[in-house]
Amino acid sequence: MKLLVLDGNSILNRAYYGIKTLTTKDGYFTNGIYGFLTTFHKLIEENSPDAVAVAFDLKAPTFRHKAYDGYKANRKGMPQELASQLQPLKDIISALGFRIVTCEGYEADDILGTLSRKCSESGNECIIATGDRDSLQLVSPNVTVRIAATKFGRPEVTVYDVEKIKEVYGVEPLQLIEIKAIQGDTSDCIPGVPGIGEKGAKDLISRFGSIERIYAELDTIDVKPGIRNKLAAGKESAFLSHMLGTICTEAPVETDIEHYVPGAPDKAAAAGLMAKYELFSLMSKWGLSKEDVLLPDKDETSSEEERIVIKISDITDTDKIYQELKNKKVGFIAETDDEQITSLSFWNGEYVFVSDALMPGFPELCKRFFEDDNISKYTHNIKPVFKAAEKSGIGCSGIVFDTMLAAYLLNPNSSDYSIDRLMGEYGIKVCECEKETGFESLIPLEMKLEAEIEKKSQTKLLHEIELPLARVLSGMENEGFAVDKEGIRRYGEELTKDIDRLTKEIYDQAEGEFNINSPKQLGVVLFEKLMLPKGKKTKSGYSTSAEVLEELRGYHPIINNILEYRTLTKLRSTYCDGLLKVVGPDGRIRSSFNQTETRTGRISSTEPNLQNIPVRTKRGKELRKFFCAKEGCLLVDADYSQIELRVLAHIANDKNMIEAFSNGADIHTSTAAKVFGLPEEMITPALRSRAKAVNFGIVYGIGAFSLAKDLGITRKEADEYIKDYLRLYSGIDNYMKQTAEKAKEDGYVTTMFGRRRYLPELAASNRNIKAFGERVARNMPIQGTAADIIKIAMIKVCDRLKKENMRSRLILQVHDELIVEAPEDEAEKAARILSEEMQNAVSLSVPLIADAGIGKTWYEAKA
DNA sequence: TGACTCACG
DNA sequence: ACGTACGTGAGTCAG
Repeated sequence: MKLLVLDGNSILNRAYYGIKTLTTKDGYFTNGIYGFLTTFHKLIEENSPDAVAVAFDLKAPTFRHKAYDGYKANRKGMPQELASQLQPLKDIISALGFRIVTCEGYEADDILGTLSRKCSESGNECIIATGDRDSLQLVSPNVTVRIAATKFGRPEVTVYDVEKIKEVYGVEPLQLIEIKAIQGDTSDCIPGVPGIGEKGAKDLISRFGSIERIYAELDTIDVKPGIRNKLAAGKESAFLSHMLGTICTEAPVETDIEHYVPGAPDKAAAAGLMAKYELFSLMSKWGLSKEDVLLPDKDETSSEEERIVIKISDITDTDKIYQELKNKKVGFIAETDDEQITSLSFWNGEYVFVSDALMPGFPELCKRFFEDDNISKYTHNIKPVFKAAEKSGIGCSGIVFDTMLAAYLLNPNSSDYSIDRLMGEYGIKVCECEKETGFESLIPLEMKLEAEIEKKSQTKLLHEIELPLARVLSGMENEGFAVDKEGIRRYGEELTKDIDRLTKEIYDQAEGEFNINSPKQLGVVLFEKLMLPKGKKTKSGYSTSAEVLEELRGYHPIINNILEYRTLTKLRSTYCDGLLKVVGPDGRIRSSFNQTETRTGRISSTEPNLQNIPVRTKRGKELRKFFCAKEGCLLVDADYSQIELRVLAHIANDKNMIEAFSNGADIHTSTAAKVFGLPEEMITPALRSRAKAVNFGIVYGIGAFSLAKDLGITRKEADEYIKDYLRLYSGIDNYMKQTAEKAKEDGYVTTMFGRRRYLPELAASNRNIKAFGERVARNMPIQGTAADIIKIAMIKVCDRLKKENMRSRLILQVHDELIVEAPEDEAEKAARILSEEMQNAVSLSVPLIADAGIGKTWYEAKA
């Protein structure tokens, strides 16, 4: 028989340190589990053992005796992120049918020693798998050791048998103990003989075989006097080390190999655990699938079999179908090509209906289905349906749930809200008959998510904000934003002229040509060729960021040119070329507005990103002249004034800040006056901008270091600013403290409207990660509440435009700014509506201010 | 693909 | 002793 014995702790460690990225989407650490199971699987595949034992230390060591490389930097024991993976891993191993072996008072090593000795004695083969080399002493004719490492996320195994050890170390396996007794092992707290290292120890043992013999013949053996003296002085230590370095082979554990023959896996449990820890890629490796996540009950299976799939083409009378749908809750999946709906399946709790655009009467069926308010519909990802419906001129009402939006609200940390993922995450089983129809298990998923949303008090957030917002966004995506293509092209040509001139100058100044776009090459030119003082470095070399270059302005005229070159090439490639690529045939740009992307509740914009069109520099801002209203229309643009600080004043209930806003004060001037103890008239622009930086910093969760850097003052001064600020705004001080505390208790933070963000970072042992979690805890409720508010405003603006029968349309949102395209004769009214609805979106203890501007272009309209 | 840089709120 | 403000998306280089 062949027994495979694993050192669980050691392999888990190697896996943990060998996989750099967290393999989870939500910030929970599973890299160790993942790495372990990958390595484990490889070991089983390669060795096909008859029996398997996985040994673990009984408790996570808080003080180490035995070596795990990863602990070297961390004497205190396992980091929490690793320790938390231990139990889940053991659960999965057990569920897969393997034996876990632990032993009070003994370490995993000792279990390996005991089992391998027993195998040897009984003539069985033993394969030891571990991450560290201590176990090499156990190698014998029947026992091999596989050193398992995880490199670049992949398992790597090195095999050691007796020959290999002789080849590498020049000694018999057991003599490795002798070498260690002399050499010692600092990471293992084994002293050895002070003064003799690896080379000396190897030499001594290969010549004399054991410390026993060395000390017995110490006076006569042929060694240098220095070595002899050291050996003499370290005799006691050598024998102690020998004892410490010898792995016990007498641990009281079950040694009958039969005991370790794997049992049948509990597939449901194993798949359930892997799904819970989102290790989907491992499932197939271990012969599991999503179907195993929950085994259906017998009677459930029979009811599934009875479920009837009806192809719509089977039915000639759509009225009959309608009778099956009205006043019921119906789940549907619609495929679209962004122009129209191409297929539609739905389920009324009894029958599954399947249809597609090729069937006669399909448009009528869609129209009847989607326009009927009496059918309560739910689906996964409603936005494309809204888009397609609007384009094909059919209404879309009675949408009561969206599993994608719900899942986002339940946990915005995820980056994947596919149905597949969610089913795994929420433990929903797919049944065959549903698979066929493309439904998967939307229905039970919806029920589960609805209950979760209710439990977390996010029902209003979903129904009154996200769902209506999806319709607003679909409208914005359909509308698009008109641009002056020719204008952008001309602008790009001008940039090119200047870029060419700068390129020549830079080559002259650098006395040679190189790729200015390559930070690597640029670094070489600046810091090695021109010998400019090096600033910050990055992982892979010198930093050439604008921040660093800014410091070097005075040193060499090339710096100015490089900075300008950077600015201009950025404008050309990202904006001119980038935007021209995505202009539609009708001269409009259609961005995607993603509703489930950000962790704070903001929306994001992609392909192209219209939320980062330049504005801060004069030349960049010019671009906005090419974003224009279509013929006969004007743009109306309104943005919130200081929405985040107003939100902060409200939720922190800070008396001073509320008062400042209520009096219509300029908040930065007012802050400056308070912090610097001067009357407002005395506040210079410089003082105001300092106060502004502090206000910003507060919103971001501030640190004195960063504020100091930002303002170019000392850390101590920055610290004083912050202290003064928090003394003046004591409500904010309290809020910040309370929020951080509450976040630690709950593990998450929320906005005014119940949006949540979980903060696994707060449980991290790494202080930087933890500090980051604390800043996020302070910032997210502010940024997130502001996001909630503008979402409400967007819905209200659209409702109002519709109610007033206007032809004006919302076309863009940039976090605190909304843009409406309005027919010329509606523009004034649209402007009034826009700022009114924005200001009245919610009622806070401070006024919300939104000023609107009107113009032919974005450049002109921005107030 | 990841690192770097930089555009926006 | 160490690293440093929150949230995004896109283009480029280089392995």
